[in-house]
Amino acid sequence: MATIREVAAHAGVSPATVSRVMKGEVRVNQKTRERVEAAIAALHYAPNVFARSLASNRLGGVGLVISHLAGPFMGRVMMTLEAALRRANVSLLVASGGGEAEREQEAVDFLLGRRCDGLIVHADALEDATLAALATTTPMVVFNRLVPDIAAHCIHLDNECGGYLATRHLLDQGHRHIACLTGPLRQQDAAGRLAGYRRALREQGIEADEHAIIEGDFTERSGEQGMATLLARGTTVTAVVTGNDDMALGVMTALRARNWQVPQQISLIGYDDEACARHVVPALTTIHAPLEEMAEAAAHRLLALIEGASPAPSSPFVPTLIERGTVAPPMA
Amino acid sequence: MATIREVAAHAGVSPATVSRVMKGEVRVNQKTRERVEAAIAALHYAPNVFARSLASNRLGGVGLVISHLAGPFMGRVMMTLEAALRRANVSLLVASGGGEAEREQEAVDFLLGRRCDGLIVHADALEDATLAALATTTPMVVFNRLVPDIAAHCIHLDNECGGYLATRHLLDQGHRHIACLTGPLRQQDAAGRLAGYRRALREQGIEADEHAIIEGDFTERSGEQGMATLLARGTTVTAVVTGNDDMALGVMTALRARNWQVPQQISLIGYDDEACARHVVPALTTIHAPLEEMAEAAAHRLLALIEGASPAPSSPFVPTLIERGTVAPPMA
DNA sequence: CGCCATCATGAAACCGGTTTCATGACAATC
DNA sequence: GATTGTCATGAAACCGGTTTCATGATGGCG
Repeated sequence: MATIREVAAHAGVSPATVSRVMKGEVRVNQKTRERVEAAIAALHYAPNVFARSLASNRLGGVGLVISHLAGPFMGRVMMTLEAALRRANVSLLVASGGGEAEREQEAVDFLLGRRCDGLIVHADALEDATLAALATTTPMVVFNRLVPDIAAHCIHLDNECGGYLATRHLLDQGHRHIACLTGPLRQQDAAGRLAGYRRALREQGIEADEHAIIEGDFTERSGEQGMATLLARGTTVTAVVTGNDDMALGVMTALRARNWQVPQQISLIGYDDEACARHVVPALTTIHAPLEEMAEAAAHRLLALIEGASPAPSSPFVPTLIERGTVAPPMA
Repeated sequence: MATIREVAAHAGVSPATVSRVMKGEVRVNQKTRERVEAAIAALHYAPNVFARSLASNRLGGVGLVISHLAGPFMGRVMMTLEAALRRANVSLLVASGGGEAEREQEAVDFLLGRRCDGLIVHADALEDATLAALATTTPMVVFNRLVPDIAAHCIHLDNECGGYLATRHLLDQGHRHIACLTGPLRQQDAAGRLAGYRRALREQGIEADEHAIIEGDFTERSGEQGMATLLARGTTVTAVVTGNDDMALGVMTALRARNWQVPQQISLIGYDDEACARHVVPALTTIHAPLEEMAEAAAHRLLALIEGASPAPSSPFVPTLIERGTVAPPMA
C-alpha cells in the first residue's frame, strides 16, 4: 500500500501538498493538483486511516448505543442510520446495553474508549442527568427520548400525541368507556402516551376511570394480565388502548381465552406498528412512528454537532394512526 | 489525557517498559511492574487507540456486513455477536448491503477501507467466488451460508435437515400428500430446504408431486399466491411446508380468505421461528435455528482467525422443530 | 522601481504508541 | 577468574498522516 510520501515523490511534490489535495483544499495550483491526482490514481493510493486518525484526532466514525438490539424496530433504525452515515463516509460502531443502566454505561464507555467522534444513544435505563453530562463532553444525540436539559440533542416522538390519536380514534367511533394499559410509567414514553389518553378524554368532557388505567411493563404478558384484571373486575369498557403492540397482543390473547370478539365486543389499539401488527387476526390498529425519518434526522444532527454546529432544538416527530381491523363502533 | 511518556516519567522508566506492562508481557521485573501500574492508576492513563492502531497496524475491531439489517432476526444475531466481541475488547462496525450485490460489495469495501481486522459477512447477493477470494485476503467468516470452497470459514445451518424435519413431522402425523412452497431456488437455503423435503418423502416411499412444489421468493405475498395457485388447481394436499414463516403467513391469509381451517383441514409449517410465528392464531409450527449459538461461534471463529489460527471446518448447526398449533393429523 | 500582500509550496515537527536492537548487570559454567 | 548466557531495560526508529511555519515567487499599487 502506497504511502503519502511515495505519492508525493511520484508527483514531484511534498507530502503536505498531497495532503492538501486529498482534503480538497483550495490553495493548490490547478496544474499541481492534477499531477498529484494522477499520482494518486497511478499508485492506487488510499490514505491510512490509522495515521489519519492519529494526526487529526478524529476517528471518522460514530457510536450507536442501543438498549435492546433485538428489539422490534432497531433494524429499521439502524438501516437508515448506517446509510446516512456512510454517505458522509462515517462508520458506525455498535454497542448494546441490554436495558440495564450499568451495561448501558459500559457500552458508552466502550465506544468513548474507541474515540468515536460522536454518539447516538438509544438508552432506556441511563438517567437524564447522566445523558446531560455526556452531552457536554462529546457530540451526542439521544434517540427516541426527550431529556429536557438537552432537548436540542434529542430526536424524539410526540408520545402524548400518539396516546391522544389512539384514544381520539376510539372516541370518534363512539366509545365512551376506554381502558388504558400502559407501559412502566417511570419511562417517559409510557407516561406521555397516558397523558395523551387523558387529554383526549378530557376534551370530550369524559372523566378518566382510574380503575381502567393499569400500569404494565410493555411485555405481552403484562398486557394479558392487565386485560385479565380488567375482565375479572367485570369491567364495562368497550375499548382498550395499550402501551405498545406487544401488550395489545397480550390483550388479544386474554380476550380470545374468554371468547370475546375483537372488534365486535371490544376494540383495541396498539402502539409502534411492529411487523406483527399487520399479521395478527384481526390485524392490529396501531400508532406508527416515522422511525426512518427520525433516524435520518439523528444522523444529520449528529454530523452537524461533530462539525461544531451548535445544537438547535427541533420539534418532536409526530406519529400517525394506522387503521386496521381491531377497532369498530361499540355495540349498541 | 496522559501519554505513555508521562506515565514512563512518573514511574521512572522508559515508554517501552510501560508498553510492555500494558500488554502484560512477562519480561518485566515485578517491582518495576508495580511502579508502572501505580503510575498508570495515578494518571488515569488509557492508551490512545489511534496511536496503537497505527503502530500495531491493528484496528481492534471487526466489520459486519449485513444484507438486510431490518430482517427479522438480525437483531438476535447482532446482540450475541456484539457481546462476544466486546468481551474480547473488539469493536463491531456495521455496514449494510440491502440485498444487492453491488451494495454488498460497497459495504465490504467500506469496512476494509476502515482497516477492520476481520469481517463477518451475512450476504445473500455476493457470489461464492467473490467471498472465496475475500477469504484469502482477510480474516473472514461467512454467516448463515455455506460457500463450498471455504467451508471452514462458514457458520451455517443444515437447511436440508430443517426441510426434512418439517416434512417428516407432517408425515409422522399421517399426511401423505404434502405441498412445498419454496424460496428462490437459486438461493442455497431455499434449495436445501427443498432437498430435505424430498428426502423425507423418499424415505417413506412417497413420490414427490412436482405440481405441489411451487417456487416463491420468501415473501408473504409469494406464499399467498403459491397457496392460491394450489387451491385453484383443486389440490388434494392435506399439508404445506413453506420456505419461511413469512410465506407461511401468506398461506394462512390465502386459506382464511377461502374459509379453510388450519390445522383441521390443512396443516402448515413455517421456517425461521420469527417473532410473529408465536403470535398468529393458531400459532405457527415452525423450524427454529440456533442463531445465538451460531453468532457466538462466528465471533469465536473470527477472533481465532485474526489470531492466526488456521481455519478448521465445522459441522453445520442443526435446526429444531417447534411444535405449535398449525399441524394436526389429516382428516379421515 | 520598490514595497507589500497574496499565494503555492516544502521542511519539519507532531500525534502517541510499538518494536527492534543495544547495553549493562548478574549468574552460571568451565 | 574469564566466558557465556539470561534478563530487564532504555534509546531510538518507526507507523503515515496533518499542520504550522517559513520561504520564494508573483503581482498589484504607489
